[in-house]
Amino acid sequence: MNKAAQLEASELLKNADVYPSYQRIMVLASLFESDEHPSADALFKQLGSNVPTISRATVYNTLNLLVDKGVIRSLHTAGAETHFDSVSETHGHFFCRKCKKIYDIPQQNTEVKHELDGHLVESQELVFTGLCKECRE
Amino acid sequence: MNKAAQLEASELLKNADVYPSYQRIMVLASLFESDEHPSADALFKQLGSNVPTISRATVYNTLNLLVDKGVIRSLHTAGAETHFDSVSETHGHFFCRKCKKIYDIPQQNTEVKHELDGHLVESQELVFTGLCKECRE
DNA sequence: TACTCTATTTAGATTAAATCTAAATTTAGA
DNA sequence: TCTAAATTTAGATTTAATCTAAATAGAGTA
Repeated sequence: MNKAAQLEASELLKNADVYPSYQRIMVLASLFESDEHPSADALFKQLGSNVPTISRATVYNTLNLLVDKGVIRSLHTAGAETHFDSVSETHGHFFCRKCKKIYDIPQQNTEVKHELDGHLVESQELVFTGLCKECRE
Repeated sequence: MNKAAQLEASELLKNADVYPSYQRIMVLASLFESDEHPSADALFKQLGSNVPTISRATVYNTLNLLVDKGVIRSLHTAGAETHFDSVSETHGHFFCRKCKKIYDIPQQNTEVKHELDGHLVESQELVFTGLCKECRE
């Protein structure tokens, strides 16, 4: 429903050379609006009310495409699902093994590498795992 | 078959307060012997010839137990499977999105954090993704 | 040794995240 | 409008990982 998020999504899609279909706009805008780090399935369910006919495959396809294009980031933790992050500034994440929540962690000395031992680096992920503030008690 | 690896595995299990059953010793020794970063299923298949009756569940249970105990590390990449690493020194990994191989990356300024924004940090993972040396060409 | 309780392992069924497939729909260009 | 390419859809399929219930192995006691 957030028009601003949809406009921003549309712009980002165009800039990434991805046709801004209604479904893609809604997937990306929906990711913007959730300040958590939703999984593909969580997004699919969240989208259900706004885009009743959207299919799971479209959500997965769109998210994977946008990761490839560098528009969003994928997050791989000890949890079963892949999560997605719309924020492009480099930062780390903390994964709570108990409540499964993911927290943003400001990343120090963020020297982004483009090559490493001869390998071409396209992205990097720093993930901490443990017990979050809430679950420690 | 490697007796030395089995002895080392047995010692590590005892130190971690885990009963060193034949199967657990073989799983850990098998992980030592593979210089790659095998998935649970790859280990299961590799073990097949030495421990014909070992079950998938035992391999998964053992690996998960050892991750919990801090004896080994789990690796979460853009690939579907979880991989495992027997090396305990902190280091990063590079995941090739084409050939799916995982390379060790020496990790600079390895200041291991134990707390972060109030969260209790138990482990950390640094994973780079891209095209490896071989696949770039 | 015999008995009991607990820990571990096993084979196969089950779950669930993610992908695949083939048909339907939408879009862009002639 | 017509055609070809791109996108979406619903549901089937795949597969990594977990779960279940029974079998086996180990430890402690008499």
